[in-house]
Amino acid sequence: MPNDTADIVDLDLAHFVPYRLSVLSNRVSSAIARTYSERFDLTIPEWRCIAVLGGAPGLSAGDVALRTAMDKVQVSRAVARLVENKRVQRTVDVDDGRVARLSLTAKGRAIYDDVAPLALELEAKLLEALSPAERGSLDKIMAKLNAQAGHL
Amino acid sequence: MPNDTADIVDLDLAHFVPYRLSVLSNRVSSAIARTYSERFDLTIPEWRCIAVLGGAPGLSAGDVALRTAMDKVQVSRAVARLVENKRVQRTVDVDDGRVARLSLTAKGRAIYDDVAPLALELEAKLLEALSPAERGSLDKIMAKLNAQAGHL
DNA sequence: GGCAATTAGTTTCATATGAAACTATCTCCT
DNA sequence: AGGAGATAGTTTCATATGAAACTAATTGCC
Repeated sequence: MPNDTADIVDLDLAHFVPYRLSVLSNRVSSAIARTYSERFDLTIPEWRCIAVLGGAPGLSAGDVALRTAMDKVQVSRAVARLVENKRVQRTVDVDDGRVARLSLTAKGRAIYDDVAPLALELEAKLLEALSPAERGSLDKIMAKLNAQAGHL
Repeated sequence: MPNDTADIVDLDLAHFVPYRLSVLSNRVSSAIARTYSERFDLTIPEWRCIAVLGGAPGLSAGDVALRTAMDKVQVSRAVARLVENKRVQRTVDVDDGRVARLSLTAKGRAIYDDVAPLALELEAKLLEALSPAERGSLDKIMAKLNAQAGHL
């Protein structure tokens, strides 16, 4: 017996996980950006570069791209501006003339030392909404989803 | 007794929730976009408009903006292109000449009927990585985080 | 050694984006 | 009625973005 409604799909964005993920991520990212963008005249890609270089000086632009999940054009532009503003120092690698080693200057480190605690504080405030158990779940769930999203 | 390392912050992006959220969301969104962008020559904002209009015909552009969390400029442009391609129909509201009522044409509905199941399938595949309990947690966690992100 | 194929990073170019200004319509108040 | 806001949606403009082409340096192969 045929059923006229069998093929009617219902994609309700309000319950669609990829969509909810996107809205949540945008909200959180802009909230964090507000804490530094104006005060330090820093774009999101620039801040991401500073964040990884603060924890791992001497990375190449390619390394930074890998760790931040940005593309190399974005990194190239962010680093160019950071160097121009004397926040990052660039030295050509001794063994490979194509590679530029990057590290924070004193000015760059000062920004890192200012912004990083604010960012961590904001993350903490966000996670305050969750119970300890939920925080654990979130960690596991994100790891699983990220892996699954990779090979989907 | 002073402690020299007391102020050294460690912001490791790999464990920073806002950052992980952003990477995950981008991965998932591009995976979905791949299923329709080329085949239907559809941008992400256009698809979002089609998605809400498929479920709720007669919305105004402003309604669409609210439901998709896009800004009105984005919606205006996406709708303009959709109308041009005869995928969406626009009629001036009878009671208010400023408002345009939007709905899918047959062509637009055909796209919706094609893409929506694919999108839902992709969501299902993504969630396959989680246990039923975890799926429930994810739902609650996202609701809580979203609320918290709102007033932070 | 020297030339083809790789790789790191930059630049170009065409398109996407959002804030602010704008147009058209409507609502409220007197 | 009519003029001061308010509101829906569009356009403009300056900036951001990413794919593809490019430059420079390195490696591998004959």
